[in-house]
Amino acid sequence: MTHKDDFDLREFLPYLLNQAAEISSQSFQRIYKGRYGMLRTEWRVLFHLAIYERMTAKDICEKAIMHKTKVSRAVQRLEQRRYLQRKPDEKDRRHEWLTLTSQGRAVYEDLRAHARQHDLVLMQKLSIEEITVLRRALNALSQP
Amino acid sequence: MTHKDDFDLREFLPYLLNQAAEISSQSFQRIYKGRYGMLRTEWRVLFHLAIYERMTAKDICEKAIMHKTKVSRAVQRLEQRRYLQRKPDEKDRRHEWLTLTSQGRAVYEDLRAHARQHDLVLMQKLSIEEITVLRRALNALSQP
DNA sequence: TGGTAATAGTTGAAAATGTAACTAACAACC
DNA sequence: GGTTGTTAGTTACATTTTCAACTATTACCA
Repeated sequence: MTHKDDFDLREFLPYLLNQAAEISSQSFQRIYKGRYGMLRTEWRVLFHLAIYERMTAKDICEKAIMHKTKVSRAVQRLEQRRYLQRKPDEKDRRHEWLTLTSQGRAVYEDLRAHARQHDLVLMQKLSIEEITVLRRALNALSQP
Repeated sequence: MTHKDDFDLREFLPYLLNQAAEISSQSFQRIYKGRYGMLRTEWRVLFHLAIYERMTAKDICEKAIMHKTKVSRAVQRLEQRRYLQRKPDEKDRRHEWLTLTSQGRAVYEDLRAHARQHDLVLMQKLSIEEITVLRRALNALSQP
């Protein structure tokens, strides 16, 4: 098993990004999964609702760049656990406004604390300059 | 839908990384999926075998940080398409040595060209300095 | 030597995801 | 006003992934 090819996977951005994403998500995953049995799609929806207060599923699709079926199913499960409420729009009954319940907000606040902690640990692997540049670069790459 | 919380998802590294990874993988995915009907697990295994010439499934698990069942199934499919060959180790018959066939190598070379091209496009979103720092940071974050 | 533990890899069932088709509500246009 | 087109969101089905249990082989050690 010796490296023979001149192509280096460790320089191929999609590969590197995936690797870094997966590894740096793992310990946070253990938290939301372990404490609340949640999936990645679910904490994402939960966080969006906590941050933006009131959104439709469509809004979440756009902000989080998630497919509508993923959002639909995450919303269903969050509703079952009483983490969020749906309220149909009066004027256009195709829209449903989603808001967190106080229980959902409590879960968010707990997870947010862990997220911050987790982020600090990750950042210890990097210098201040690297963190700044990394965030800028990731944001640039996230524009489709 | 106004931003109320002081926690910014756009600074949370696992979130940012996932977003960037997903978006920057999409157009490469269209290529390996469209041209060869391959999955993400499969191009990863193919690339590892092309680069390292000769590996066991275990080696791939470690290098690519993939679960053994994922590797096992990817290998099965690549074998069905005659992209790789298995050869049991003489001394320890638990091990199987995997190598690409010439057909598999041809597919790799095609995909490698597209990967390089794709990487160039991605890098156009970034400055030279950003690219260097980004790679360094991603490698650091990829250490478990 | 024999018995237990460890390792490489596979398989089956359950869970999650992706894709496309669907429903319900509204818009637009003649 | 009725037909056609759009939009928000759900559902059904196929594909993937995950998790745990499994087989086969080798290692360890009394």
